[in-house]
Amino acid sequence: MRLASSSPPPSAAQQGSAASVIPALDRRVLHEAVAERLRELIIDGTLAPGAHLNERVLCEQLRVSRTPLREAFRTLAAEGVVELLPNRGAVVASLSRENVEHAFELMRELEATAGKLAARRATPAEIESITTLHADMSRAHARRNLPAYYRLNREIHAAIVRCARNPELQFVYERLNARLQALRFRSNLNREKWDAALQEHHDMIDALTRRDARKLGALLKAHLDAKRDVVLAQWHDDAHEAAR
Amino acid sequence: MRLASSSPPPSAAQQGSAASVIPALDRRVLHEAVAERLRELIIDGTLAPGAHLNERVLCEQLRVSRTPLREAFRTLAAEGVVELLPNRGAVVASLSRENVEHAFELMRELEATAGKLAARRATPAEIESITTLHADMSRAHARRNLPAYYRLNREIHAAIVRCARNPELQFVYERLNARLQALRFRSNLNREKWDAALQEHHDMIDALTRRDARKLGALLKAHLDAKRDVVLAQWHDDAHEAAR
DNA sequence: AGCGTCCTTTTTGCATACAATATGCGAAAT
DNA sequence: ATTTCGCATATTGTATGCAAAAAGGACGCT
Repeated sequence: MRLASSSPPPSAAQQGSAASVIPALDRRVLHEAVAERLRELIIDGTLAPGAHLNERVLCEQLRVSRTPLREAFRTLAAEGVVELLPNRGAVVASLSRENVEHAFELMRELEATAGKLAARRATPAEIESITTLHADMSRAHARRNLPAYYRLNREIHAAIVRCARNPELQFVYERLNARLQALRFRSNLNREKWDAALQEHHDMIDALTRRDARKLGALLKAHLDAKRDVVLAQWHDDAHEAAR
Repeated sequence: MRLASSSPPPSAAQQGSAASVIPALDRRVLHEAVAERLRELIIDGTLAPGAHLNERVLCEQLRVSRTPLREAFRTLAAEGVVELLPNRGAVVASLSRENVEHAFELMRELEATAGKLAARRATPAEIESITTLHADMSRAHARRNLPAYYRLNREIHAAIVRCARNPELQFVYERLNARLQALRFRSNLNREKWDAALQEHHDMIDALTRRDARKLGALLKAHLDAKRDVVLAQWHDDAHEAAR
């Protein structure tokens, strides 16, 4: 799982020929585990954007010393998940409206690129797997199960990116996606938009099956633009409550 | 300088209104300085790909203790510049031929996207500035001044990306570019290819001036593909010498 | 000679101690 | 009353110590 998805950077890697059929038992190091845990806490909102990360407090909560914690901070900072203020510690990165617009502007191109490549490179098994995911998502939609819908939605997009068979692209995508996830723009979504999104996904699966790279790319761009609009619209609503 | 270009992640920023006409003297922290220095050493080839980074040795050479050095390692690892092997330290990331292909596959899309956006957003002053850079580059080409040519080449591409006015895009571009620079594929370049590259740049400037987004994007893709071919061809040559 | 084991040396991972910097509060001065 | 200064406290930055893991090598075995 982690081997394919969140592997470190997509660089070097194995130059040794085969050598490891064995999953290379993933021997964690503390600072990685800490970074992962913090990512979760940030993405699920426990650590809200702008929140100050006090080293001593987090050390006690995570039961680790400051060294691995601080190393994790550096990792997360390079990922853009937190921001380091010299001599003043780390804060959870907060996205301004402009940041979100920029992120989507990049994301639409990344996903479109992934889609084009995936249409050419996906194996039949992968396409089938994605089709299954889509069927599951349709059911979640029918049952108005929003959490399940969002989870499957993410899985489908991630699967498409994986099918592009480009670790560099995947790396950048996951990075950016992680930051956007922190927004948790998964609350409200009106019926109309939801139905439209499902239809868009349907078309995407269709294009993928027909291996129509151009079409899939275009659909993904449109899909992401729609998503952006939903997010920004909700942003407007949130503005009041999160005044300041 | 660092504020606009290599600022950490392109997230949050300054919320204080005006307040500072004064440039807020940039107070470095050691681990950042170390990370920067290591980046230089890696990009300029002093630390070759695959080289093992011994903590104790580097500590002595950089005159810092292990803590900031290790923090710098984490930063660089998240950037993909080095790779961390649990319990075995850090090594300079080495790009395989496949890595390079993947990197260019992403880079062509990033630059094309940047070009499209730049054609819409660049100010007349910026376009003029790029035109000037291009004129300088033409002169360097005429004089067969390869180092100057490469420098100006990089500057032009960087300028185009800046004109896209998308910090996220710029961030990803710079990151990927830094890693590719480490290849130093700037040695040989035959006359024919060189002339062709110059012509491509000329066309690009033209498209930018006419603000033809589509055209500029397409030109950049073609340009990057050509660049990729040059790099990969050279790769083939290097294969013997760098046997191992 | 080849190979495996045990032991020594080296190197990394984590914790903690110390130093530098920032923050908050109260007193003094204007 | 407001501002400024100074001190106490808290927090971050850096260095070092200790333990665990890996690398290297000598020795004995087959």
